[in-house]
Formats: sequence, C-alpha cells, structure tokens
Amino acid sequence: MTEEAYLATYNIHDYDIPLSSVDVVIFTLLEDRLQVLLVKRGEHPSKGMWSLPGGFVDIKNDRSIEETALRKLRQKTGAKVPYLEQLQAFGSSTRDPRGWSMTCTYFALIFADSVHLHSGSGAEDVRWWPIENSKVKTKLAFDHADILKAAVNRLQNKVEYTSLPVHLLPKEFTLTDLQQVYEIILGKSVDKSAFRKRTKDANFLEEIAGKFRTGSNRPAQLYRIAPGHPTVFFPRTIGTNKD
Amino acid sequence: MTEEAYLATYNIHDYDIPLSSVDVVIFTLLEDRLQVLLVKRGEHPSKGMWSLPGGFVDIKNDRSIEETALRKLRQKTGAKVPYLEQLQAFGSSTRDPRGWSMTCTYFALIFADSVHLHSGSGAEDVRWWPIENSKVKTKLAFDHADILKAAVNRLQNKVEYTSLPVHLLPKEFTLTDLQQVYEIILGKSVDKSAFRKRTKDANFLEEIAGKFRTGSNRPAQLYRIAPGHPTVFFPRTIGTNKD
DNA sequence: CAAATAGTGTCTGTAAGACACTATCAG
DNA sequence: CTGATAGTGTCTTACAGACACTATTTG
Repeated sequence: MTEEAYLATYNIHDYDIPLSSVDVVIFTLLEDRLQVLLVKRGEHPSKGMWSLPGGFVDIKNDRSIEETALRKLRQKTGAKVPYLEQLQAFGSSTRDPRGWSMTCTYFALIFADSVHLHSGSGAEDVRWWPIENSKVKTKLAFDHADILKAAVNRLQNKVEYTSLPVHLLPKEFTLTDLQQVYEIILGKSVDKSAFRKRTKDANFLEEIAGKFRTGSNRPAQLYRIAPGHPTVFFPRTIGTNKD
Repeated sequence: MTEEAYLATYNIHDYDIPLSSVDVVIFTLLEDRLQVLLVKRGEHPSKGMWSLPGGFVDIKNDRSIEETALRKLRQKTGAKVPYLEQLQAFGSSTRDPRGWSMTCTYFALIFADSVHLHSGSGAEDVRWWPIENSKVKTKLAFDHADILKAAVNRLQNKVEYTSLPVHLLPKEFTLTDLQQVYEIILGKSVDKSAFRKRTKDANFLEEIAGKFRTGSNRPAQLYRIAPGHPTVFFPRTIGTNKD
C-alpha cells in the first residue's frame, strides 16, 4: 500500500483517542498582588465552577496549539499578544470526567489596564482572582489547581533570572515600578542598588529621554523595553540571600 | 441537565479532535559522542523513514502521558526508568499527514550499556544515531528534527547549571568521567579545578570508600549518586567564559 | 527647612576561571 | 627515572547583597 492509499482510508473516528485541549494561565498585577484570570464555567462538566480559560482545539481554524492559546487569550481579554510561553502538558485518564484527556497549558503575562474582560461563549463570568501561596480562594475545575501551581512555580523561578516581569507593566515605567513587580512575585524585598545595577547592565531597557514621573520627590526616569530585546537572562539569580 | 446526564450522552466520536501522541528523545553517550535513539518506521505514514520512538496514547492501559512515555522507553530499550523529563508539546495542522496532531515530547538520559534495543511492533529497525550540531545525518519523519533540536537545546542549557549528566554514566564513575560528559555535551573544555569544587560542594555524589579505578597512573576515586539526591541545581552556570 | 522617593558609591561575600602545583600509579 | 592521569592551592574576576550616602522634587 502506498502512503497515499493509506491516508485515503485513514479515519480518525476509528480510534479511541484522548480529548485534547489548551488552557491558559493569564497573570496580571492588580492592587499590588499577582492575580490570575478565571472563568466561571457555564457548561458541563463542572458547570458553575471557576476554571482557567481554555478549551478544545478548533481544528478548522487553529493552525497550531499556540494559535489556540492566543485565540483563548483574545476571546477573554480582548488584548493583543502579551508575553506567552508554553508551560506543560497534563494528560491522564482521570483529569476530565469525559474521558482520557490531554491539555497543553500556556502562561501569559499582561498589563491589567490593557484588558477588557469578556465572558464569551460557554462562560457565565470572568474575573481576576488574587493568588496567595500559589492558590486562589475557590476550588477550581478539573486539575486546574495543579496547573495554576505549576504556572506560579515557573513564574517565580524565571523571575529570579530573567526580565519577564516587564510584561506586567505598562509601556512606560520607572525602575522602582519594575523592582516592585519583582518583589511582589518573589514575595520578598530586593536590594535597590543591586537591582538597578543588574537591570542596567542587562541592557534590555532604554531611557525615554527627558521623560520623568514627578511627584513630591525627585522625579523618576521613565524607561521602555528596548526594541529587539526580548527576554533577558541574567548571569545569576536575584534575591537568594536576603529574607 | 445534570452533570451525570450530560456525561451519559457525551460521545467523543461526535467531535473532530486532534490526534494525540507521545514522542521520546532518548539520549545516550556512545563513542564519546551524544547519540539519540531512532526507529525506522515500518508503517505508514513516512514508512521507511527514521523517527523518534513514540506513538499514540493507549487509553486503556496508560494512566497518564508519563506512563505512555515510559512504556515507549521500555519497549525500545528494555531498560528501567532512567532520567525522564517532559520537554514540550508540539501541535499543528501540518505536522502529521493524517490530520491535526498534538504530540507531547519527553527527553530521557540513559547509560548506553544498560540498553538492549528492540525494534518492537511497527518498527523495522532501531539504532543510536550520533548528534552533530543538534542534528542527525538522516531526514527525520514528521517534525522530529525540530523536536530533536529543542531537546538538544534543553539538554545543553540544563547541563550548564544542573547535575543531569550523571544519568548518562554507569552506577560507578570518576569525577573525570563526569567532567568529560559535561565537555561532550557542551562542546567545550571545562576547568578541572572549578569543576571539582562545584561538584563536591553540591553534595550529590558520595565516594565509594576505598574503591578506585586503576591504570598506569594515580588511581581515581569512584563515586556514585548519593541516595535521595535527585537533580542538583548549581548556584551559577559553568563554562561561560572559556571557549 | 522636612519629608519623600530617586539614584549612586563602596565594601563584602561567594563561586567560577586560570593555571601552576603536588600525588600516585605502571613500566 | 618518565609519562600519564588524579587531585589541590592560590590568585583573579564577576556579580549579587548590605548599607550608607547624595540628589531632586513638593510644600
């Protein structure tokens, strides 16, 4: 049999295969806390429970799993591409009551004000939930609590040696703003001098010439992400010695 | 409708869903080179081409994707659990000619002598292929060349700050053996003194008291992995300054 | 002036890199 | 003894942490 003949007779419905979906852990900073976007499920299974935004791959319209993730993101937040990174696949016979299921999870970082929440189809409600100890204060559907924990874990790890947190800020921000993001995510204070040295040495920010944030104190230089400088990896981790 | 009623009427075959599979990138060290296990496909599609060991989830017998990966590993190598870590999911409409497909990939490290290769069902041949520049010298099926590249990348990254390479060695080995594994994977030489200091400080090895490898030179102390010491993360990366 | 926050300078500590040195075997 | 590889010691360098210091604004 030729490859063409084989493919002509191949029918996916002849096989018992797992369900496959994509879920997205969308983080933001709100009220000085790390928060995650959850949707209240409007449909079975787990109707009425809060869960991560996600759903099945639309094989007609999504060309890749990343597109599925972006679609979900756009659907719920209306925002354009923030920071998006694949987290981990979870797959088992028990995680979904409909049967063997595999989900590919992503995590995203976004500046809260650039988001307009939409419930969209299949959801009764959408809102930000503050994260405390890698958890939210409601029971999540499926194994989403595990996924959330893995995502927070990954975020906290990467924050120690990368410039990821810039994606939680608006386009223009001060170094102190950025330092606070690090402190909130890490849950501990960071030395100002060390933070500034390493941030400046990494060269992923550029001063906005002559632009300052003023107040009843010395004005603070505003910065933006330097064009063409994606995520930076620092030579060492931060915040490992203190507190 | 109750959740129970919904589940009773739910039929997976009513939906167009992606194929889902698991592929494993199995690395070993052979003839002083990093090598990867490939199987020659005995079935369509891409019959006759070399590919990574992998296949569909067996929803009757695999309780999780990790079990699918372990099953594939055992099938081809006959070896018990070496080091196994989830790499990344790849999913798109184009990666498999049978249709939209998502694969969850793993990478494994194993000591070559503990392996007895079996073609198993669906394969015409199995063998180790040396890796050069993140590639092998044959065209791979599907998007397996991309997967291999991602796996080598991840391995090289992690080798810079973890103790992963011990899993490519036999139970007993010398520090020089281990250093050579680092050098082979990183593709550059490593300072002996620095290497030994950091390895010993990390405390994941234990001397095998009184056991040495002899030769026409000073005998070398043999070490084994200290029980209960999984992968160690070093405080800083190695080999970033010297060639 | 005080209060507040921005931003810098100096010293210390830690772990990696360079490289020379000593140690112990076979023959 | 030589040649080979094992293993150590010392000095340097890079970068984070501690912490005090100066700078610039409003009121």
